[in-house]
Amino acid sequence: MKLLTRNTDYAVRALSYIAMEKGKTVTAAELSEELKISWSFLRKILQILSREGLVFSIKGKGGGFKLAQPADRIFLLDLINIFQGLVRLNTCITNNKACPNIRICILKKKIDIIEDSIISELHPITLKTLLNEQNDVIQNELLNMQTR
Amino acid sequence: MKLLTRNTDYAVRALSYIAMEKGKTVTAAELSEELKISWSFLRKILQILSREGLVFSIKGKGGGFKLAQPADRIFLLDLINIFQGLVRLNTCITNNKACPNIRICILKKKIDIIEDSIISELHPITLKTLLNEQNDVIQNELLNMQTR
DNA sequence: ATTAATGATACTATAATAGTATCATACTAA
DNA sequence: TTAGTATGATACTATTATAGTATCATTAAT
Ligand code: FES
Ligand code: FES
Repeated sequence: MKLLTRNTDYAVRALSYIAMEKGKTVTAAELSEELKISWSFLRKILQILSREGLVFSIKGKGGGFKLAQPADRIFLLDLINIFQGLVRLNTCITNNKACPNIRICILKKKIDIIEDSIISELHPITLKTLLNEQNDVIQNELLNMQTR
Repeated sequence: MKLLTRNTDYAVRALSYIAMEKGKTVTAAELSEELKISWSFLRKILQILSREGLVFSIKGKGGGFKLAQPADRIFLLDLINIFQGLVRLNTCITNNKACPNIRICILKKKIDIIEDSIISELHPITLKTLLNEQNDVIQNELLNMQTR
């Protein structure tokens, strides 16, 4: 049971990298090189991100990818939805039609609660969140070195 | 992304049924019949439950299964662990060795928090919980009918 | 002995994830 | 206008996880 599959994970890495390049276009080759991710696989991911409107793509020489939206509008949940579908923990087998066991339904209700809590924890996470917290970590590192 | 796979789900159903029969042995055939679950598949599940010490099995004519532990000692989390492995949302790709992207690690920390919250929500759920809440639901139904 | 039950184990099927390859298209620059 | 470099669309393959089946051995009751 994974929360993120590999393509979502790679998408986050790629988008983070692109975001760092503030407007400069980044090619799939560069990303693949820097992030050590298979070029073909990454290309597929980027094509999806482009189709879904998260990045803007430029073809041909000098082309590549840019963020199509500001980092605080790129939500982790959107990436999850794109690459993994909706967060639905509860695959009801009988779809409420003649559930053979009311106890199971009670359990499913509990699972729905868990699902809601996952979603509300994921909801506020954007690309910007991740980039900012990184800066915080680095700031702290520097501070520690100074006071030592 | 499912929280419970089919075998865990079936295990819950089977254990619930067995629990209702207060000490009487229940055969795989009866369970399969009543719960509308494939006999072969259910048998495999029961064999695992038996091997793991959750049910006590009696071979031969008149045999079958009984709970090997009181219902309040059969934890949903144990079933999940048995049939699906540990609840680990966070499959780190590089295992903290030269993580190529500190932002990802920040994300992973958030995922760990989510994982903890799932576990703490699952932790108190036992077979007894499910059986009791079922009774509560039925009690309420009866009450509603009376006051109507 | 026969029948009815589970134990152990190996096998098959399906679906989800992960990854690769190919050709078409667009843009740039010489 | 052509060579080179980039993405777009799409189809294909590989691997893993889940789901499900089948077979034979063993045990117990009658
Ligand atoms: S209706 Fe789906 S489990 Fe009860
Ligand atoms: S160490 Fe695993 S993602 Fe950073």
